[in-house]
Amino acid sequence: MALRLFNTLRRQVEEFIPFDAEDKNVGMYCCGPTVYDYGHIGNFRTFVFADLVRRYLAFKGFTVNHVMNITDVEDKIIRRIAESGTPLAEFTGRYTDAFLEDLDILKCLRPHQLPRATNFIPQIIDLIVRLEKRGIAYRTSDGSVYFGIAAYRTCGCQYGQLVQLDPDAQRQTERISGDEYDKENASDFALWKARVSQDGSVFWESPWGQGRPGWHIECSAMSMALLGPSFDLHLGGEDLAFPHHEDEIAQSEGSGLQQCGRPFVKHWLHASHLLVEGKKMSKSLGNYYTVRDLVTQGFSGREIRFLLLRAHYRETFNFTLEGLEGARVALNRIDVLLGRLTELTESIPAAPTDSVSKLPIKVAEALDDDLNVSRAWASVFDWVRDTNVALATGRFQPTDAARELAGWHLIETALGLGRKLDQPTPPEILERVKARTAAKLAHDFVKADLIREELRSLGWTVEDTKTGAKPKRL
RNA sequence: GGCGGGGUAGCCAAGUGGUAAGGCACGGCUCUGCAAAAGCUGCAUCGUCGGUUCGAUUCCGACCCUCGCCUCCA
Repeated sequence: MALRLFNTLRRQVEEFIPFDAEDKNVGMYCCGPTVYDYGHIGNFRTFVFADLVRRYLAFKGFTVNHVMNITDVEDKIIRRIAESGTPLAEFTGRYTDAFLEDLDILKCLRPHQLPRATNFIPQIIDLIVRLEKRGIAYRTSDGSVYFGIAAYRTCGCQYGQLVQLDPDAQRQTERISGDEYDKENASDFALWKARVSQDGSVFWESPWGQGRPGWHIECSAMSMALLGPSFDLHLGGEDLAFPHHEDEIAQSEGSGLQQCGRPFVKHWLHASHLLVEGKKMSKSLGNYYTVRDLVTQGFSGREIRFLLLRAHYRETFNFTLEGLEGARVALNRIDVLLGRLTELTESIPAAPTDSVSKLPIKVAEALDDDLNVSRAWASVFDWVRDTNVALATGRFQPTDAARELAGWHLIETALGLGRKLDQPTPPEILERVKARTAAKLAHDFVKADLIREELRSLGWTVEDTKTGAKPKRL
């Protein structure tokens, strides 16, 4: 089966065929975070989505080179370090570490490469020099360098590949009209920004004097440096389509480094934004969740991941606390089933079998269809129900359990939820559970219920199962 | 104003020209000393109004509502 993905370049679902279709190597770049603060849940929708793409490509037999940039020089960063007096590297290092921790919490595989903008200044400068030589970049009187869209178009290149924007029909804001010194054209953008006093010690030497890179250029420089001038997949949040990605295309294709007939990027994917509690996220509304906020509230990374993966990536999705609670319950059903299957498999060594679980086939069918996760989950829960029914009828043999478990593990490599970790139970809780069991055996239910209440006040509950009473954290 | 997404049960969310997946919540039942957990099970005619069609939630038109981009926000 072929994987089909929506391509923003042509606004349609297309079969995904990498440049290196023969050996199934895939170059994939995802715009990463600007490290000036903790990432919020909206940021991580995109990164979890990128992780799904990467995992699913691997599931399909591709060898993926996953690159994600870390933007560690930028206006907001400069403002923050000026306020706090922290050195740039220390400040951005702190939030980079936090970002990577959050990725781990959400069970995202670390990108194979995590280039930082400040480590690629020479490549950035080279690229700007090249654009300048080709007449597509121009200097302004303050020592900045801009990308000239008009000149770019004269070269036969197309500006406006990802979005159709009619410059004359655009809203003229004060920002555009009053800003940016002597740009030739309102939509030209900075490649290199001349040093200003507010930049403090954040600057690099360049052929145009001291300054720092513009925002878009780092992604062009780093992606081409690590994946070549033409690569397969580029992803990011929908807001980045314009101007960021459009400008990346312009800078990269303006460099003329691509082989004749090859684009900078073959396939563009954009993840839609999230609403949180039905509203756009904002600090004043109190719905601005970071991963660590949610963890503090007792939600696990896999619950958050599961919820983020419930809806199709091109759908604006409403992320709610109620949804997270639901995610917990739904995941528990899967966990319980997996526990049953594991138990059955372990009871008798399962003989090898030729039969194959239908689960991965159904899930792959759904994911092949532009990563239709909703359909994939429907298959998973159909499987949960059907397997439970089979288990209840007693027809299920250890080989059947082994088969279904193998099916789950196969598709799990793409979904990346992992298994629930059993937390150790404190001895004083275990003691009370034992005391309650003793009371129950003595038919002293009043005492048993009293102990249960006591446990509840300690944040624990107890569940009576066939294999004995099990303590559980509330 | 320009461009692009959406409006499907209490909530989240798939989908199709022939009478609508899945999850959560809720109800019933099973299990349980009682619970909990789990299991089984029940629960919608698809924003409004027109049109095309034997038949539309799915196609076309209009309208209403909502979200995003057009401003270095995923």
